[in-house]
Amino acid sequence: MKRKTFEEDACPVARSLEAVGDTWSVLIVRQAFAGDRRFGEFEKSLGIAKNILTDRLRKLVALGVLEQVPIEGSAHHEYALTGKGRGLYLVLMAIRQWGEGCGGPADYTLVDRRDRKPVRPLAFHAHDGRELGADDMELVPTAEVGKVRRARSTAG
Amino acid sequence: MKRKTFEEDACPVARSLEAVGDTWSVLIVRQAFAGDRRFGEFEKSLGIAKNILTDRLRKLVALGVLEQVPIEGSAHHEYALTGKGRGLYLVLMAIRQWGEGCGGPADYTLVDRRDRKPVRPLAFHAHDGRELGADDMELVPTAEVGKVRRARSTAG
DNA sequence: CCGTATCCATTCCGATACTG
DNA sequence: CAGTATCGGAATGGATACGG
Repeated sequence: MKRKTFEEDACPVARSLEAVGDTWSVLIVRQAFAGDRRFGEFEKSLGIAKNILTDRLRKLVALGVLEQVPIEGSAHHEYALTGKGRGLYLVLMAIRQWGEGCGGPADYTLVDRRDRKPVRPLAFHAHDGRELGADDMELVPTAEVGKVRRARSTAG
Repeated sequence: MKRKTFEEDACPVARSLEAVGDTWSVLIVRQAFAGDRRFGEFEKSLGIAKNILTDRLRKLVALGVLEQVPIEGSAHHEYALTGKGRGLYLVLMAIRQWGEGCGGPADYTLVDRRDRKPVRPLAFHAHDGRELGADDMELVPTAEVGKVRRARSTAG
């Protein structure tokens, strides 16, 4: 009756979800991108209970998504995104784009640091450089990469 | 004491999470991309309990991520990704990439339908075409797009 | 200000039994 | 095969009181 875990799952999607597939964790990371660094900042901007925030911050630090950096002249520290954590911007942006496409205005926009203007939307490219749309792709087991798709038995 | 909801949140990330930010939902979508269509296929490939699967399928259909398509000569139907559902491949791919980058081999690879070869990784581009890395971007409120970043008071 | 510890309601999840 | 109904245990989330 115990809840299933995906930590050992072969699929990286499942493992990632186990790690950061929690709503609060994602929102904490979002706020980290938006500039939050202090415990109180996260607490205030998210309206999250302290114990939950503590728990999630701990997990995110343990995962290497956030790191604690000491504050000069203070006993406390800030939470900063690590490289691994910044890697999550792709995930956030994908989620954001999807959420925008499905109604509702955007509250956050990804901008180019240089000129502060929005970046072009996410784009996929084929290995030869062609740009790919949703219908040009499909998810297959790695073992079958390059192979012609076998017929799927439709259990008749 | 009721659990917080983000359905009405201004941020599309929060709203999206409320919709599909659940581990099972995401994995169901993953399986849909991988070819699962029948109730029993999802049940078997995910090892999910029937009642939960029922619940999630229902939600995903209500959300417009999946749709029920009748099967000829059967009282049953299949669950197929809608356009909105296929839009989630960006999210899945971003999660997958992140998960891969953080150890563990990939079990799924995104391939080009034409030649069955892997697609190039996700890439961001500036509006003028330059390719952007993680450190070239940052997430800001839409209202501040184009504006110079104001100093953040560090509450000292 | 930054947590920790505790309490309690709600929700979730898995197993099982049952239906058409 | 594709669900529905129900149940108990577990995990979660929120409030609050407390400590450094």
